[in-house]
This record gives sequence, structure tokens and C-alpha cells, in this order.
Amino acid sequence: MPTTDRRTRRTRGLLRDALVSLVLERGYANVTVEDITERADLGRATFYSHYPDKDALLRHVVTELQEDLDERLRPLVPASSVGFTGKPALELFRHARENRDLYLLILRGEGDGRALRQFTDARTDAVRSVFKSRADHHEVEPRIDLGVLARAWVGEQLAVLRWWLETDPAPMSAEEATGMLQNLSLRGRYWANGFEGDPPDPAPTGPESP
Amino acid sequence: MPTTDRRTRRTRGLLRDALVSLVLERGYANVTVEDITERADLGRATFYSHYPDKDALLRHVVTELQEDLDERLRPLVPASSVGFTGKPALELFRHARENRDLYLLILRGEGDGRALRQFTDARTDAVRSVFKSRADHHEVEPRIDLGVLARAWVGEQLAVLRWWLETDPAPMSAEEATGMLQNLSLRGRYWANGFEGDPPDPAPTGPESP
DNA sequence: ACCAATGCTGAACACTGTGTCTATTAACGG
DNA sequence: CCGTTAATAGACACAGTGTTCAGCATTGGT
Repeated sequence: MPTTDRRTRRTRGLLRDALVSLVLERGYANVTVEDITERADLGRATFYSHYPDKDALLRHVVTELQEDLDERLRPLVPASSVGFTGKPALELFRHARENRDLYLLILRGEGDGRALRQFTDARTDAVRSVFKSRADHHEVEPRIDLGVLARAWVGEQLAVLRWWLETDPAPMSAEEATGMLQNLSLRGRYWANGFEGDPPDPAPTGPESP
Repeated sequence: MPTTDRRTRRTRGLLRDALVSLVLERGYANVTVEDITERADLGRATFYSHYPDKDALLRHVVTELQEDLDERLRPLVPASSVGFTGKPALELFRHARENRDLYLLILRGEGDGRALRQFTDARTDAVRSVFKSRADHHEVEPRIDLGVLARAWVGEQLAVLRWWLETDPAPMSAEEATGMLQNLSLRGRYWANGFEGDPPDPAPTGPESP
């Protein structure tokens, strides 16, 4: 339900684009409301008739992105709770490529990291619920708390996503990147580093280990 | 080589503590220089005779923390390039527990995420070089680019570290937490989720997958 | 114990950016 | 076509910044 008035839509879009480009250029703290309205070619008063402040604009932009992402992920999730298809990760990477600037802004923690926290937490919740239904469906007992597992997986995902978006020229396709990520995450670092077989048991980590 | 003058040391310490506590209470953007000096019980002018602005203080505090961490990690690194001891991760977690507030501030991306980026990047570089020397030492061929591997591992580590610091009451000891993290990271998500054996090969991810 | 050097302080300063308001003009949609 | 709503320029009080300076207090070295 986008606002009906054409002027409003236009103005908010201009503000969004101006914010994103300016923040990537100078960093969130070095962008003023006047900078934004100037680049958007709008009066400063106009800004305040849409958002109470700079933070509110950023919050709105990020929330919008999340909703868009959720919509694209929704049809994929039932499938992924059955096997390890890697499809949600692929869709995330595609979505990120289509909204590269905004994703970079978020992943770099601009705006006091609030955007990144919001994004991370939302992803983590979604991932945890997929893990949960997968565990139930296959009747397996997770060896590690699913909340922790979800956090670790999201941390891994977003670190690689940031690398993939920042590296120029593009190092690989979204398919290749998520395939690699999937292999690393499912098989583990021991395998990824090039070793064969099972990793050694972790060294005893008591207060005095020889 | 700490500054010799006792007054200087005292003042900088007070500023550091005031900054950290205030940022955790209100968020970086909602803390003014006057807030800091007031809590530290110092004149506002004093602040500017030490740091040009708020950002500089935060940068300094984070850099100091990094140097302290590096010093504690240095003796452990040669050992860890031989096997997968998990000792650097354990030391990181211990260091974080001893500097809980500052770590929380960093991991939450306060201060436009600059601190977090600085911290993440430094860790990533260190980890990559360990991976590199391990690969050389054991003469194995990494299956994934070591830079990517390092980023993923640091992303995983810091996500779990943040969870461990934020969860109250403390869910487990540093030894338990890093042991769990090590198992997850080395053996992978397939194992951690409770499945047995090797994960299925990733589904073909071409433009048209059935 | 002394004292030159250095750090701390409060007050005043100009300046930048914020958020609000108002009267006016322009564009919209039904 | 017209009543409604959005955009705008300009003015306003205000909060926080970063600088300066003259005084006072603490310091470390001799």
C-alpha cells in the first residue's frame, strides 16, 4: 500500500536515494539533513514533513528493505526446512546485489550500527525458526543450541556477503558465492582449509592444559 | 610507554570509563562531550586538550584495546599455526570478559560502526595469516580462498562472542563457549544440527534448477 | 625543598546544524 | 474543475562544537 499521492512517493524516493549515496560517500555522521535535501533537490522543510529526523529516515529505508527481502524469502522457506538447499542464502545474495548500496551501508554498520543490529537480529530469528523446524522434521537432536547456531550462521553469511559486495570487480556470481558459503558452513573449516577426514577433538581447555 | 605525567593518565582513564559507560547507556550519538566530562568530573576544556573530538577518544580507546589483545595473543599464535588448538579464540573470549563493556560497545557497532570495522578487519588479517602459515606448514591446498575463510571465521566468532557477552546470566564458561565454537566451526553446521555423516552435495544452483 | 614546566579549569566566543512554524505557491486526484 | 494536500523559503530559538586564554594546582627532576 504505497502512499497514493505521486508527490509523496517521489519525495520519499529522492530522500532515500540521497541518503544512501551520501552516507556511502561521507559516512552517516557527516551527512546533514540539508545535505540530503540539497542532493534530492528539495526544500529542507520538506524533509521534516516526512520524517522527524535523519534516524527516522534511515530506519524507514531499512525496514522497507527488510520487508522486501522477507517477501522474496517467504516462498523459499518451506522447501529449505526439509533439506539444505542453500536457496535462501542465494536469494539473499541476489537481493543484496540488486540493492548493493543500501546493503553496503547496513553491513558497514553506518548509523550507530542500529541498522546492522536490526538486520542481523531479524535474519537470526528467521534462521533459527528454519533450524528448529528442520530439527523437528528430521527428528534429530541438535548438538548445539539453535539460537547460537543461528547467530553463528548469520555472522558467517553476512561477513561473506560484505566481502562479496565490496570486492571489485565482482569475484564470482551469486550462485558461486553461496555455493562456496554453503560448503564451508556445512562441512566446516577443517575441510575448507584443505584437510581430510574428521577434525581432531578439541584440546582439553581446562585451566592447565599441557 | 604510558604518558609519564600522573594527571594525564588519570584524566584519560576517567574519560575512557565515562565514554564507555555513557555509550552503553544512551548510545554513541546521544552522548555529548559535556556528558563525558561531567561524568568524569572534569572541565570540558580538558577534554579538548587531550582529544580533538569524541571520535578521536573512541578511536584511541579501541586501539588501546587492540594492542592489549594483540600482546596477549602473540605468544599463542605460533602454536596455533601447527594444530587447531582453539587457544587464540579462548584468549579472545577471556579478554572480552575482562573488558566486557568495551567489547559490547564495539560489537554493537556503536560510533558509526567504525570501531567494529576496525576490530573486525584487524582480527581478519591476523586469522588469515595463521591460516596461511598452517596451510604452508601442513602442505595442504585450501579449498576456499583464505581471505574469505578468515572473514567467515571472524564473523562466526564475533557473533557468538556477542551472544556470550550479552546473555545474562553467563550461559557458560569461556572454555565451554570456545570449545563449542571450535566444534561448530571445524565440523560444520551439518554436524552441529545433529546430522550424521557427510552433508549432501549442494543442489545445482544454475539459473534453472529443477 | 624548591621551581620551572605542564596539566586542569571556567568563561566567553563564533559557528554549524537542528527542529519548528508560517504564509505562499504548486500539484494532485476525484 | 476545485477542494485538498504537498512543497517551499525564510525566520526563529536552541543545543552542541571546537577554540582561546588567563588563572591556578600538581607534577617530576634536581
